[in-house]
Amino acid sequence: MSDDRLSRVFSALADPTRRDIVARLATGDATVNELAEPYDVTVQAVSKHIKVLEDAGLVSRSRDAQRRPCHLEGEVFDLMTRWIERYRREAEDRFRRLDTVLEQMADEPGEDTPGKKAAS
Amino acid sequence: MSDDRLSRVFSALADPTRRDIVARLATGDATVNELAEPYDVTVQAVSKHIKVLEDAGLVSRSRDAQRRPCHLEGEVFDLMTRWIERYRREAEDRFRRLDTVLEQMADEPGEDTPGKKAAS
DNA sequence: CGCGTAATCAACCAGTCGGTTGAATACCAC
DNA sequence: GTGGTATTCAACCGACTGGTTGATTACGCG
Repeated sequence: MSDDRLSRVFSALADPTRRDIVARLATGDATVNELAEPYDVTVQAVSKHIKVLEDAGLVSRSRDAQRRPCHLEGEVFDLMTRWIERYRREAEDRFRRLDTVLEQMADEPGEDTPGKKAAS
Repeated sequence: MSDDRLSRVFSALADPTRRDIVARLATGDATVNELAEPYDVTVQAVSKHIKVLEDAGLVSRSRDAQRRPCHLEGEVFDLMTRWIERYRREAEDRFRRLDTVLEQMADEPGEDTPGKKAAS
């Protein structure tokens, strides 16, 4: 299943530096050195970050001499969106249902009628 | 900013067990023991998972005697969706632009468009 | 060929993470 | 109060993570 894949994607995006890299790759491809430039960490650390993004399927790389330009793979976003939308919708539907239930329960007086039972 | 918040949310959802908990909470509120029942880990471990989800703002809890029912907070999903959609759109736009650029760049004698040149 | 550049590999370190066990807290019922 | 139930706290453990430094590979260029 794509369960493990989803874990890798969410895990990859849990790091602010990696999210920032994704944000910058959204504006265009870039090499490891270019990506590493703004941060005050070593280029090796950034290389590791990119590897994580690559393993998650968020980034692909081609070859240009000794350079390995990184490219953002937008397709993976769909995987996340599908997962999120699914449960968001369920939660919202449930919330809406709860609203009507609460309205129907409006005949009950007081806070929550602690000792009361057999409400029907 | 909500940068740290986004990190917590993605980090929380990086764990399959926690995603499963979210999935089950989407169908209705539940107590810690109820949530822990399907897994073969201790209830303490599940309690920790729920705390992570709570710190990420994905879950809220009320009180019912000694029970602390968990409730899924759908609002946080919007935060994720906004982030994702933003960069997905950028990536897609860029992809579309790249298409046209490649067509305009047809004077380059690369692999694609082998015989074509001087299109303008 | 040797030099500089781009990137990775390897080993290491401190800190976090998911899990455990055991004790403690909070609450209801008798 | 005593007992049972629901949950958390505390300490600990092995594995993973993000970072470092140092060496290595893979190029292109004179």
